[in-house]
Amino acid sequence: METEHTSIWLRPARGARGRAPEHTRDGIAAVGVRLADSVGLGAVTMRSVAEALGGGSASLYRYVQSRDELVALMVDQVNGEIDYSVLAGTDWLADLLALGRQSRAVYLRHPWLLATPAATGNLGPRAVDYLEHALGAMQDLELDGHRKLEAVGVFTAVVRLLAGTEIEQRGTGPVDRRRQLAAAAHLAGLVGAGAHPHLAAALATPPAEPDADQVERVLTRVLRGLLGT
Amino acid sequence: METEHTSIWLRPARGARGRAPEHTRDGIAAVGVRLADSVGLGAVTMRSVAEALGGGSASLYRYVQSRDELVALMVDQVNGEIDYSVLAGTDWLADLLALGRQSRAVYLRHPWLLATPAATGNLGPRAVDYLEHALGAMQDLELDGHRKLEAVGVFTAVVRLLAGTEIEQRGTGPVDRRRQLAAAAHLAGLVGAGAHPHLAAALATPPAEPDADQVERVLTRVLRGLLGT
DNA sequence: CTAGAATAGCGAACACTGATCGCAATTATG
DNA sequence: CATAATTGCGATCAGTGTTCGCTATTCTAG
Repeated sequence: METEHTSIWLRPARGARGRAPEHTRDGIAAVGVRLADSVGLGAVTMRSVAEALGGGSASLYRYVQSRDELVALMVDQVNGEIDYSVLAGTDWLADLLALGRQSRAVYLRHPWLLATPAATGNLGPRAVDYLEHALGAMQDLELDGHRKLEAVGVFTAVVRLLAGTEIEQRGTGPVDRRRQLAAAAHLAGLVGAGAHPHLAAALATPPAEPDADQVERVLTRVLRGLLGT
Repeated sequence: METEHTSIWLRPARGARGRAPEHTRDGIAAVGVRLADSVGLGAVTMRSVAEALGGGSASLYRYVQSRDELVALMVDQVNGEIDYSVLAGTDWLADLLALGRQSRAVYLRHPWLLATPAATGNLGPRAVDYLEHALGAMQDLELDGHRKLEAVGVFTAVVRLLAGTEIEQRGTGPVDRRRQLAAAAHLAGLVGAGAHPHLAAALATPPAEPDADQVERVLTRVLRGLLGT
């Protein structure tokens, strides 16, 4: 009977005795990330990852209890791409915006992150680092701890949302174009039918190009409202 | 060669000639929703839904091109649970909060919504209705259309986030409890190690119970920041 | 140094999944 | 009525996550 470790972050990476493992968690995650970046998250199967590692698919289960855990490793890995040395520590808003800017870049580099469950609990070590630095940026604000945690949650949710719409519009593949045209046709039909006047009005003004500046603009307003001042 | 309808919302529900279909889209969606509510989204398979409808799984593909489309039908179906008659139309913030409150209720009734991709484009008719009413609530605000659309996006993202954390903490099953304990142990370990002082500080204050009031509080601040005043 | 125990790698298989094909039954249209 | 379009569906396919049992390796205890 084994001790059941629910989370991969609490389970030791390797056993104390016995043969040494041939791979590391980071190495496995890196392979998964590379695959997802190039062919999509759907192509990240136990077999494909194992083959890229030069082994059998059953061996992967020595490192990971399920495919979901593998994806969790991948998510935490890309969370490690953020550089905290750019944070000046003098202006909380500037630091949070710097974090948001980098976070957006991570999403654009790894669009499959959007297909990943936005977990708030059971964060990996690198996600915890991110949280720590986000809280650090707000250290001079006189707010309750849970209010700050709340703010970080909203912050990351907004970044995720904006990156998502940006990625949707940026898709240049034939499938993406088809989808965009279909959506446009759908909305045009609805607006033309006249049953949705407010939507028609909102769509009348040309939409702003989504970019890093939009992210900063929205984040600034949201954070000011949320944190006061 | 058929005309390829990318979106299910642009495809006619039934052909003009030939035998009449035995089911409706809404009926199929209802079966899926019932299944997902009781056994989870993972239990919504083509076979299980078809069996609940009293037919073969291949027949489902006469209504739906893929499982994802089936899920899209389900999502749009629960979007129909929102009652817009409660909107007074006199105070934009009050109306938006009323929408948020109902939206939260929908999430709590159908937790599997969180496992669903948060699509911004290609909305179903009921999602479009929601959007229309949200925009209607803001009709007296003098803002660009795309700014209002932006606000609705952030709005729904925040509701989704808060409902998600609420559902995570509310889970009472043995598996959920295990997960919660594991997460708590993980954080305790990190805090004890001393490498995350800001996180430790934030966790020192007891977290506020997530509920409908929290949603309104956060939404109010976010919307005030986003829409000005 | 040796015996035993714990661990890693993995071929083969299992249960299931989404999806397709071709045919028979049904129904509106010309 | 004949034709063409459409539906229902049994059978089947390729592919998935995961498990089992075995062998090979490597650390620890004596």
